[in-house]
Amino acid sequence: MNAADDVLTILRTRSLSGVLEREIEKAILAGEIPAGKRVNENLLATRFGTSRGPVREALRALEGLGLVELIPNRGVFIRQPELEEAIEIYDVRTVLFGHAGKLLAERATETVIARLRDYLEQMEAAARSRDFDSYYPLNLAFHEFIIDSCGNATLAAQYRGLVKKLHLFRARSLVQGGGLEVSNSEHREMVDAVAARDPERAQRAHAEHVARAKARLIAACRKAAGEAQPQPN
Amino acid sequence: MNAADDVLTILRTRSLSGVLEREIEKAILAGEIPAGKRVNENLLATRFGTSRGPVREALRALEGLGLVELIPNRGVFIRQPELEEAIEIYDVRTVLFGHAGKLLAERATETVIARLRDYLEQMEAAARSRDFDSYYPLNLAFHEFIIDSCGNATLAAQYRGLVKKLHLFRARSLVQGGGLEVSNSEHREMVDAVAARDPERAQRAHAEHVARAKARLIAACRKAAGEAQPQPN
DNA sequence: CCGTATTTGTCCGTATGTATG
DNA sequence: ACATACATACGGACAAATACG
Repeated sequence: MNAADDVLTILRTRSLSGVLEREIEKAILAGEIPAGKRVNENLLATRFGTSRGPVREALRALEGLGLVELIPNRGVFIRQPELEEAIEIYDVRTVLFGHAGKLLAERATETVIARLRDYLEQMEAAARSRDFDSYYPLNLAFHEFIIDSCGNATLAAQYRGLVKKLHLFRARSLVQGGGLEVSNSEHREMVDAVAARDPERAQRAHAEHVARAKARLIAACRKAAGEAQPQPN
Repeated sequence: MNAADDVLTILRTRSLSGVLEREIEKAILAGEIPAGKRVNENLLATRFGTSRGPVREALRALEGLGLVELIPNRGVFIRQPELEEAIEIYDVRTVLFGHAGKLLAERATETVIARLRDYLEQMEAAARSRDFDSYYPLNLAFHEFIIDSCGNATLAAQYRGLVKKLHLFRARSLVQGGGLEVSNSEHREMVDAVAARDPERAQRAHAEHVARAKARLIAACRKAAGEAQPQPN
């Protein structure tokens, strides 16, 4: 069973271009294509068993998502954000996530709050037993749930786009959480603020949670740069 | 001189798909294609004197910008946000513009501040002489300048995308400014806060400026709905 | 600096699916 | 409900530009 068969199976539901868009996006985010390098249209077409038309359309769509860059007569290149852009993205994420927290405090139903608490307990359990493998997806789902529950689909879409772009940042791996306990205490403050129906406090808690991740990233990069090339500047 | 010649003239610089993307976007935002209706690929292709390939690629890109919606085997439709989505967009715009104001207060050079004051004076002059025709583009340029000067290109790109989507909202015309004097007093507070290097105050001023536009839009829509179809709900 | 090979950009033909009488 | 007309979806081929030797 190869990739081409997979695509043919899923077809009938979506247009071929749509399937390719998701598949190529997956391949890019999985790092199958070396970041910064050019992607070959013919290679992708043969890999998925289609012609180049749908591939080109999919790549055009991915350009809109900011995952690739199209240079005329040169080809498409996987975008690779520099530290500066990563900081920019974190900044925007901060305000968006903060606003999501505010909205949540204003409009979350009791069911939503209960589920937030549930996530929190599961994450705390995983943290206690140092079970990082189960903590990471929980953490992801927790943030996804917040964004989806804030009641602003536009905000959610923008936020998701930013997260995808951040995945292309090479030094992303440096900031895989800042300690499970630290992260969890921040999560608890977020949920408490929402449960207390305090929009301002919730906004601050959510924003600072992302801002701290940004700070950790910057610190890690500076440290790595300092160790790698100890040139004063 | 028809559209096809125009395109051929611009060519050589950009790829044909890229040109078509901008041209079609312009046509959509200009309202040449009835909102909500389906766009015909063949028509667009013949109109611009190209084949359907580049047209499809351009439409795919526009889908990513959220201007059109592609339904497989059905065609592409001009997206037409409902009031609910317009409110969502305004909400996100509010936090983004507020953050831009904060960044501006933190990092604007004296040159930037001087230019902000310059815009302000020109707009106040236009307001005094009730010269709406020159006020509107000034107002637009003022906001563009703010977004471009805040030093966060990611934020600027997202903001622009939101503004474009709002152009597709049918009731957009209802909210063409809330009085020149009112708008200008808000502008003055924005610039003063930035000049005072007060990030928090600048954030509040910028955010409230957009939030008031949102409030005016909602009020205008409710009023129009009430007049058109006076059904209690 | 030039020629060749590869890749991108574009066009056209055909099949499949949808809307309409 | 069926047949016809039309639009979209995809594949393949040609031309142009770029990259490499």
